[in-house]
Amino acid sequence: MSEVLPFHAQHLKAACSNCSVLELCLPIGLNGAEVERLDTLIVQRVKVKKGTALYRTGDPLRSLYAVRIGSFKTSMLSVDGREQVTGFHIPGEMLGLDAISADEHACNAFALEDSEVCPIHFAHLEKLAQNLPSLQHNLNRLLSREIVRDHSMLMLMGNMNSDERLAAFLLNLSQRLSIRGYSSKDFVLKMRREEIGSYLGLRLETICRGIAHLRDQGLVEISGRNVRIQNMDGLKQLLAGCHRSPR
Amino acid sequence: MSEVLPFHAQHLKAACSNCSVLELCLPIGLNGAEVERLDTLIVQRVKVKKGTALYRTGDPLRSLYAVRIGSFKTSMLSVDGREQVTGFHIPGEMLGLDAISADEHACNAFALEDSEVCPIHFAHLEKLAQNLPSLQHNLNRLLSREIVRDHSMLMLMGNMNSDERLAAFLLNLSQRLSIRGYSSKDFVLKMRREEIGSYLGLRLETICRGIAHLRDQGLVEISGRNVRIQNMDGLKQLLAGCHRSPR
DNA sequence: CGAGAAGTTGACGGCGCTCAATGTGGGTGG
DNA sequence: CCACCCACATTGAGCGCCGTCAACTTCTCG
Repeated sequence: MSEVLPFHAQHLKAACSNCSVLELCLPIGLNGAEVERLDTLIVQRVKVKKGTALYRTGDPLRSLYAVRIGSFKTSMLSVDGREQVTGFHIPGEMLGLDAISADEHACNAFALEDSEVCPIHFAHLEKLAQNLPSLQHNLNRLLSREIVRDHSMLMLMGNMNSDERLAAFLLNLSQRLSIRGYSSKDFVLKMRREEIGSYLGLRLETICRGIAHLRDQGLVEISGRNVRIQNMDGLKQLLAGCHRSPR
Repeated sequence: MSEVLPFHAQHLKAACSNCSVLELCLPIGLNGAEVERLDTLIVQRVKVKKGTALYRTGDPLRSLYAVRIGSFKTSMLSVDGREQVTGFHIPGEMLGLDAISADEHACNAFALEDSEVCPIHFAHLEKLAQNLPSLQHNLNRLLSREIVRDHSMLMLMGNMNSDERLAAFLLNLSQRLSIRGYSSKDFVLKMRREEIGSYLGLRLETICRGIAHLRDQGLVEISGRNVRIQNMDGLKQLLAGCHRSPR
């Protein structure tokens, strides 16, 4: 197909305007002219190889990063070196929001596969946002949405048992993939069991057992990292009454 | 002492300029002229009686609220009506940040005692922030700080046992009170055991037992809601190696 | 002063953690 | 291309922390 495009299309500067996750990312709701001004901030996209860090705790905040291709985990290290995964991030999602607080990154970001991000120089972003109210509003909303997401995680950690947490995790991932045009029923987990466990406040063995339970109920089929959701409604019902004791 | 003030001081319009938590709140780092412009947003302070809601889940976002006097809990309700406390808020802290995401409040805010807040009309705030870069930056930082705080809570929920969580809770509260000029060693809990438990992902009985454990170790003395920290360093050491298994 | 709410403590059981053995798949080098 | 290797995943056995239930005490407030 590429031959129908003018050759120089291959050399177009990295830009939001021609990005596949335009409508999910920072530019949400911006008009054409506004997106073009945002484009001036994206100097060049950056590739991140599987397993390598995009940034680490303590690194000074230079840019926020929009995931373009691939996926990331963000994690904090406890005093004794234990890892706590704080999030998984797929295309169209923003990395580094927690760094604004103290001008340095408060977590690590690792690529779960070969990936690509759009660095957005934060000082420039703030400056541009002064003149683009809708961009500023988007940034506020992005930050607020992360807070809402974290509160849901707290509720998950505080109120759900292991099977419910796993079901919630799978449904959430399914939905986010679906929005991006991927199948909501068939997808591949890019992270290890241990990382899922850390994210959900469980041990990796408990994740394995949870997978077995969901399989035994005919809700999902998971072999290795391949997921097939067989009974979406059943999974959702598992969460409908997420509680420890009936009544 | 009030007689040395001109009488009309009692009638001063509600304003950040003369607020006791000025340097902890939204105006951090703003200069005099900037604070005066921020003042124009605070139409009038609002009193909230103990046990009543400042806002509830689903209420449209009109204002953010800065706590001026007293304290609040924020909480979400799960599908089956179980409460998850997402935070406790004392003077100088902001309420309602999670509402920016969807223009409606994502949690409930209840006063834990007779309290007073400064409503900050959000649309006006965004408008003013366009012209006051440092105000905008403060808002960004406030939002980001909340994200960092939530991530610490996730780490607490994922990696700490019950006694460690309780110690972390007490130390955190102690530190925040200390910054506001209160004693870091003697203070009063404004919330019930059940609310502490919900916040920490534990049952109220477990909180009671945790209190007994800390008491038996001579770290704190808690009778009813009165807390006296007897060994601050000991408490901190309890957290220094926050883990499930030694090694 | 009385009644209801909040807090404390004990007994007991279950969920999820720990430890350990085994299975499996992807990547590398001969 | 295959064999090997190592990281990752799975499953079982046993146990400990914390949840549940219950009885009782203390506090709060009208």
